[in-house]
Amino acid sequence: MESQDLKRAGLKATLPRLKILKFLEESKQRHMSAEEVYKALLEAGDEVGLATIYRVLTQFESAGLVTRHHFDEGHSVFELNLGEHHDHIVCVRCGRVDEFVDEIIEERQHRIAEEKGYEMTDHALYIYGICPDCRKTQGRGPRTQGRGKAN
Amino acid sequence: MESQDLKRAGLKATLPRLKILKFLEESKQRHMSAEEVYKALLEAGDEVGLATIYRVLTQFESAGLVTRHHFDEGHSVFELNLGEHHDHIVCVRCGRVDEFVDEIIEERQHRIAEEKGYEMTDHALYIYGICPDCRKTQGRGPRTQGRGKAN
DNA sequence: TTCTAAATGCGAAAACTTCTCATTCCGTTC
DNA sequence: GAACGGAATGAGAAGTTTTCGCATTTAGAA
Repeated sequence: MESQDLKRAGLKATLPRLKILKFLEESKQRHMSAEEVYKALLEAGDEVGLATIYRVLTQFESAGLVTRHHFDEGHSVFELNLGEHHDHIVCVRCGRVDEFVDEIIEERQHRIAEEKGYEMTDHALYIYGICPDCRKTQGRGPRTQGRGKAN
Repeated sequence: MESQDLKRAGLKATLPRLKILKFLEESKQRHMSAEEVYKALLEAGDEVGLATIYRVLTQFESAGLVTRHHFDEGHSVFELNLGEHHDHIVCVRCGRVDEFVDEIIEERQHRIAEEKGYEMTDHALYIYGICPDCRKTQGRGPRTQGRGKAN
């Protein structure tokens, strides 16, 4: 009964919220756009308005249940928080996303914020590259759509 | 004569492109949205269509003259490339942006990409926090608009 | 100066996200 | 378990940011 999860997060356990949370938990994809959640629920016969999806995901974010990411795509993707923090490495060819944690980087970030006089609240680290599969398939991968990003 | 810069980048030296490049070079702000460039040029009497701004900035990006960033704001900001790579620390209160370079983090990133089998093409690291000025002014900073971001 | 491909401007439109407000639902009270 | 009140939802309108289409203009070569 995950309505408890919602209550604990300070949210009323409504049907749409339960459906969305359940979907995020059961989906094999970790990173979903609002649109993707919408379509997936539609197909599953659970119709939830797109505006509601956006509202709920934003609430989930405020409640700490999910994290919103801005990869290089122009729209937000959401990820269920499972406790452990991690960063992402994203394939610029096919969109595949892998995760990693690096204590040394974490530590350096805190130090840098401190040196600059900032009170660090958060951070985002994305590495972009070509994933192992796409490197084999030199002739350009499935979801061709890559743009650089650095500095 | 920066038309040479454009030629060198493989771009025809048109008036709009020259104006935009000149503006980016002379602006004290390093990170500008398309809209901001548009308005600034307007005020300076150099009218350039917004669509052109977007087109030109995208071309500049492809040519390696500028870098496009997606901070936590929902729109892109562009930064003139001055050679040296760096990452950013962004104030979630007032929007201030500071820059830093950390060799250790750079090195770890390459190592991680390698371990994961990726061919690294790029990366983006943003630290979010509250800048020294906003920490003093506890009662909420100027451009209040903050959202977390992590994982 | 003339010519041609490329670039621009403008408005329309697409993509993503938020807002408005009437209707419905949750959860508490009786 | 029916009634109530405030919160949540749905649907569409509207807001933002960005791209597109096409007629017109421009850069640069002849």
